Amino acid sequence: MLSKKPQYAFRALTTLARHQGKGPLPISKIVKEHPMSVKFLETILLELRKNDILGSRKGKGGGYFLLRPPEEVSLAQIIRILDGPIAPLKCVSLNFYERCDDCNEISCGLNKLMAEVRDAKLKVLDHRNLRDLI
Amino acid sequence: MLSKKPQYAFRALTTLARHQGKGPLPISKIVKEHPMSVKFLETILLELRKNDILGSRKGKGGGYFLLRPPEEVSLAQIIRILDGPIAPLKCVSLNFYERCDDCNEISCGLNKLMAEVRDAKLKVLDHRNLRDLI
DNA sequence: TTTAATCCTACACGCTCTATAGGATTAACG
DNA sequence: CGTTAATCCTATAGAGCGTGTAGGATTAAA
Repeated sequence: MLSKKPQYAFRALTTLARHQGKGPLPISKIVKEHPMSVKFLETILLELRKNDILGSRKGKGGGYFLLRPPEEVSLAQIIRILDGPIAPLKCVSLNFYERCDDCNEISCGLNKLMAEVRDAKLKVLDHRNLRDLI
Repeated sequence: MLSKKPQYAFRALTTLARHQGKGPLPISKIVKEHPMSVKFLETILLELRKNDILGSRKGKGGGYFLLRPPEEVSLAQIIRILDGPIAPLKCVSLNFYERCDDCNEISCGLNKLMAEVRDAKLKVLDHRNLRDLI
């Protein structure tokens, strides 16, 4: 299950995607369309900015904006930033790999099957993007 | 990410599957093959028994055993029992559905995409079973 | 100078995950 | 019938994480 962070993020990003090219959009405007905690959304958007999904401008008239066109931002990128691994196990994760202490990965059956699950998820999440969300 | 419960469960079930038809297998034997907390595994196997995956026999010579042949026990069944929904969101879950308060499911783009993810996962998890794990 | 925005860091609260504890019950075996 | 070996059951503990909150510091436009 996705946590709240990516869920809220997707709502905000939908709005930002629709507004793309029209300058920065402040949090106050986003929350008007999607009611949620301003402060919580702030930490989420900050995280997305630090990971080069969003840009921002401070001060009056400032706000957030997408750094790339919506079709170049996959759902997988967002989920990885805010929720971590997409794979069901660390030992089959592409971006968060950790060795698993008690299974040998060459012969471990679970390993192989979970890699299949990972690929199945990525087939959707890597190709679907913010444009598809609108 | 899968929690520890299904991970431990899959290890134990692998052993039980290999032992199928040869009578009940006590926890003590399972832990000898897969080192882990006896008491924790006990609660896990109990949960699987209450959900008709395992049978058990008490007393000396007792233990746990699969109620059905390994190829009839899908990974999806185990994960649902021990970890809950396979879908990324409750509002697209087949077995744990809950309405989502702030998106209308007919027009919500995220809803549709997460249903795709759910189906992609199920395509693997519904068809893969304990036999594949061995 | 006022106003409106992001930026930053710390922390609080509750829930869930990961077990652990301690006994009650059951059954085989000599 | 007593010992031994197993499951059964319920409660609870500790840590970590998810979900925010708080309070200001900084920046920039008007």
